[in-house]
Amino acid sequence: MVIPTSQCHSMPQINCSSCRLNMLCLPISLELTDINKLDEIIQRGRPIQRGDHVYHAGDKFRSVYAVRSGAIKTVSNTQDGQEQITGFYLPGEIIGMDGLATNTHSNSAIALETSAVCEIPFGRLEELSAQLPNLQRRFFQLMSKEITNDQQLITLLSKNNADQRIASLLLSISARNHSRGLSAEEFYLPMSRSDIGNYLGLTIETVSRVLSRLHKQKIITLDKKHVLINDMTALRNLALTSDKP
Amino acid sequence: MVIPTSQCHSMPQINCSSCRLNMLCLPISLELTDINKLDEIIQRGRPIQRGDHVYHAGDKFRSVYAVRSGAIKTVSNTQDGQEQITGFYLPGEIIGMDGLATNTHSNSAIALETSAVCEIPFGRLEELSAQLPNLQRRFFQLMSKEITNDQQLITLLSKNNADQRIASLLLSISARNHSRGLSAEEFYLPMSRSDIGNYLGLTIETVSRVLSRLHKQKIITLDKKHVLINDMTALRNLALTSDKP
DNA sequence: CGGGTCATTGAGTCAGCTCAAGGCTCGTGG
DNA sequence: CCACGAGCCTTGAGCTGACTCAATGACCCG
Repeated sequence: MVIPTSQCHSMPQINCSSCRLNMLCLPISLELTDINKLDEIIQRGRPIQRGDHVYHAGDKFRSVYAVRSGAIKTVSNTQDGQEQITGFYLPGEIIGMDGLATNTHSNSAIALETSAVCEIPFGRLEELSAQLPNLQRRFFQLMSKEITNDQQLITLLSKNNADQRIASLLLSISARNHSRGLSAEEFYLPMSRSDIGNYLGLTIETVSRVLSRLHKQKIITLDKKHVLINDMTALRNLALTSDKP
Repeated sequence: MVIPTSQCHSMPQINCSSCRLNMLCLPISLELTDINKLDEIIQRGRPIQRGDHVYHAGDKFRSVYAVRSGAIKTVSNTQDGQEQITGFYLPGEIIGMDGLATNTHSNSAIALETSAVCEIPFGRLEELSAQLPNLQRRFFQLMSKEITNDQQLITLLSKNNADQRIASLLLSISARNHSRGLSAEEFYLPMSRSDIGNYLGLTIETVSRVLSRLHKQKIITLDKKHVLINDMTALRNLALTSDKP
């Protein structure tokens, strides 16, 4: 019933070369000796609790962070005091790249559940990047991935209705879990309904109604935050703009 | 009446150190000798006409491009055949960074009017970046800026109504014109109503109605694509979420 | 002058919002 | 052990801002 979550936030002594996420994370395409060089600059902190900040909007930019376990949301504050969740980040994904442009974080990063992150001091990463072309390329790629992700969200918000938005989010989490070796069909949503609504530009009531409807239609089975995708094909079709066939 | 546009697309022989955009573009924070090194790798093409592509979605990623004159839109195609405009780019701004993640452009870049771009082969830029820390930093910053821009658009689409979206777009173009030494109050919109609607997640009718209303309220004076901002303060207030004061 | 593209304006519809009520769960304290 | 309050979620009912559909106008180019 309960899907066991990774225990690695209790093992701060782990290093990149033995981390089971290293095929997703920053070290991709690095040689072992280069991974070890990267390892030396990475600082592994103690677990952070639900609601704790990894960094605050306005903080001086010093580091980027790899999520090692748990789940993190990034939140940007608009000038008029609203909060917009700009992303949910799962193990192996990198946060903090928003801080480079102005040397100050424009977002806050907040743990959705007990989590652990690897801190990567950016100054050291820059130096190492200049020496290791593969690392430089890899980091450019990660930033580019961030851009294309954001653009997909823009499209979702601009063109898609509530059903499509929710279906797309479920499919995204499913696919990312799958790439980490977990089930694509069964998982826990680490965020609240309110977080989902904020992220997708919907009210909490609409999120709740859509999820209830998907459950009634037997496309998913939903119990609180536990999701079981019964009909992946139907969910994928729902995520597409169902105009002309 | 007619605001003269830059003529530099007819002067391909110009180089970075003499380009009047060099305080906005890639060369910021480079020494003169380093600018000259950058200059050597940049290829300046002939003018491109309205509707022409700088690159197509699916093209192999080879270069990024600095807009030298005119205006460019970037368009991403969703799997189900829809088009989403993800940005409008004015002189001094960089396009093409979407291609890094997968080595293939995920967007198309299309000229909104007669334009010129500087092509910057990415392989050469990477090599040079490894040698020039300031250039590496500058390029990271540009990508980070792209991310924060996209996140602002996400917030706009997620939280703001039609009036706020239109007002924000007008203010953004105004500010970017101003930073290029042009008028903040008076400018031409390089894109169609349909492009505006696509970008902002609105129908063309709504765009037209909102612009007409702003004109009737004397906040702007609108004649086709020519915009005169009469009351910058009112426009700024409109762009803010006008909930609790 | 005709045909095409782009923009404006009006009228009616509807998806998602607001407002409101109530349920479930968990922790705290009597 | 149960009562109670605080969060979080669900569900219903009615409203509204933006959409759809439709007609018309303005401009450009051959």
